[in-house]
Amino acid sequence: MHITADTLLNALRSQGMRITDARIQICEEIAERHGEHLTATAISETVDANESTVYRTLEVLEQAGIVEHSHMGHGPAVYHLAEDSDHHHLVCERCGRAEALPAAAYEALVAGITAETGFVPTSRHFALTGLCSRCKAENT
Amino acid sequence: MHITADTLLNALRSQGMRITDARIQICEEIAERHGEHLTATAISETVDANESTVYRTLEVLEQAGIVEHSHMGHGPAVYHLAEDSDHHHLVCERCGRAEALPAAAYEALVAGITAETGFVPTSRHFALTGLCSRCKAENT
DNA sequence: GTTCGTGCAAACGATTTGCATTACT
DNA sequence: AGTAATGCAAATCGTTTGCACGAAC
Repeated sequence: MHITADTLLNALRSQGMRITDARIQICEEIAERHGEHLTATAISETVDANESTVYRTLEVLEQAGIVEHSHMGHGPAVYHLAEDSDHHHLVCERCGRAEALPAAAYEALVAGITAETGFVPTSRHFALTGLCSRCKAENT
Repeated sequence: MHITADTLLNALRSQGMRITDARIQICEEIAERHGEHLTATAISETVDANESTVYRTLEVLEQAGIVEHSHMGHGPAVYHLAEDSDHHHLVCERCGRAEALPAAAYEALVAGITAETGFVPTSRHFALTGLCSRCKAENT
């Protein structure tokens, strides 16, 4: 079952943060659209809260370890639940769409690196740019 | 031997672009400081050219395939010679040291991604954070 | 009642753009 | 001469911040 807005709100509550209308809506939005790449602007357009409030709330949620953000090429930062598995992204340099890096491929990479160098990757998000299959096909 | 400013300028010339004072200085700067991560602002501070000229020139050089840029977290984009960019790094989050990502591991990753998703990674510069073997050992 | 959270507008850093002037070819 | 490149200032985009007001505790 997916994470609910209440889970997020309880996490805030347990950190002594106040529960407000804006935070409720923002948490609902994040919970409902988990797995998506949400920008602060996108959230502020959907919920009844000022953009700066969205930024501040996202910052709070991030400090609480609930959400994370990453910078993908140009454009705004994208936020997602920290618990979502797809922290690793493939970003198309042509159309800008992002897809998840297959978990198997990532695990193989980590295993290979550790075996060869002893280095243990811990990064929770990174992005690899390239051409998605669709743009690749269009690209004569 | 390192690439020279003339090489860069010739590349521009061969694309029908004009050679100007600003471009000469910018190319010299890039050639001299190759291997470094240069921001547009840093370049404009060193050479006698407006910041927007630097951006425009970098854009031209990028379209010519001579330089590339990447976004590292927050902060400005960094530019470097395309030929310098075939580096994938493992950056230790504890000691800050960077080591090279084994080519075999990277190639396996690319192959795995393409096989599973059709996505073709083209980025030749990305970094994975984690713990290096040394810090891992120290880490109780 | 005391903080904390909010909206608003303004400040901000990085980058882009419109336009008149300058200079390469 | 003709057109591309420049400088400058203003515009833009994403994000942060200062401040006075309203709301959660």
